[in-house]
Amino acid sequence: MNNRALIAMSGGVDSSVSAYLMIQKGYECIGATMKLFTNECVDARDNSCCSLDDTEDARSVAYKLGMKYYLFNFSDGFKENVIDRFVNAYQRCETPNPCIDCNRYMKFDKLFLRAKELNCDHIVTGHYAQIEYDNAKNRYLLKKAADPAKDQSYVLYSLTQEQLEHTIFPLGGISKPEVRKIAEENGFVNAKKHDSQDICFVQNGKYFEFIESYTGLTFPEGDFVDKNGRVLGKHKGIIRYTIGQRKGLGLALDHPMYVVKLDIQNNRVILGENEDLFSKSVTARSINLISVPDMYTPMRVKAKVRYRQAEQWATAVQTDSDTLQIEFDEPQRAVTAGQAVVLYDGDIVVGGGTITL
RNA sequence: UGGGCUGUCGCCAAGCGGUAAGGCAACGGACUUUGACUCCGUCAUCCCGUGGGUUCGAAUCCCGCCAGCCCAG
Repeated sequence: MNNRALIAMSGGVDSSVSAYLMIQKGYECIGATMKLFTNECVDARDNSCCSLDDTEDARSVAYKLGMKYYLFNFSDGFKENVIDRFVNAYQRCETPNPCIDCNRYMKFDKLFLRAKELNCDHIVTGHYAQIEYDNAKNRYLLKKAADPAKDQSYVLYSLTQEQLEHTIFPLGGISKPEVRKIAEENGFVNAKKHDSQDICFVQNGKYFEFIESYTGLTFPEGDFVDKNGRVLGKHKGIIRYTIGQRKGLGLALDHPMYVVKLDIQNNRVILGENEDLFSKSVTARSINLISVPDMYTPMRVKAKVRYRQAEQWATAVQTDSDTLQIEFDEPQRAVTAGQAVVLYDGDIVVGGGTITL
């Protein structure tokens, strides 16, 4: 492998410091930002991982580091692989995680191929996770970040052996404060920039408004009902709700209520108590396995069904080429279709998939 | 136009003469490369349907009125 690396630079501190660290290590680095959507389609905004204004920051850092820098227009691919999937999932009453799709289809696919075209054998991102080659297993392993507070291995479970072989995460072994310190020492414009959050292509945080304007569809009001079908009130459109949700229901009962189920057939949202939200089994499709070639023999793992959640003990087994069945030791709250379940063996990501119900 | 009950923040609801609990909702913030959850904070400052009265002092007692509900017609 050559020592040329393509650095995916979002404009944030993390990818900027990643670029710096790669140069320190002696790699020949090229900076690249993916233009993922157009101004006409989506307004630029702050605090997202890849808003249009951020390209200025990325360019600034690349210039400061003396790197070549490219801006790639990937808006077509982003629309097809991330936005459309996102919108379609909501229309099926699932709750998608677009960041995972963006990693899977954009950063480690479209951008990965572009790196190859530029004769770069390595692709680098600012993710907090670690990659290691296991000689015994003859496989590349994806592992949690050294800084547990920032670990992002969850959103990377879809990486294949080939992708892992060519990927470098320079931040996997260091903490966020250290990253900010390096950025400050080097005078990066984004040293104090707020961490990214929210969906990058949705302005003002109201994803349901985005979906309505993007599709031109309207999602009509319907009934909030309890488990017995008793009508409790009116909801404002079924795509605005996800399993386990409490806020925004606008219902003043004597105790809090949560979304327990979405009944797309009847355009109803079923509400219940917190206790009604727990379940032990999870089925996952579109799976990807990393630390093992297959899992037809049940395996004890720790697993999580959402990004910010402590891992929980479970037993997982592969039931066909694209399906995993996970049985948790303890019931889990608000297992939601469309989200990802990721399996861990200690610090090692075993694999994961998309939750289906 | 006979009798009974009720009337406190958007909703529910404590309070029973001593100077307005709490829950829900809402709003703001923290957390967060998804949606949620969670956590923190704010939320009736001459006021408790309304007008009088008693009292040092009332949302709390008394009287009138208004509104709603119920039972009788």
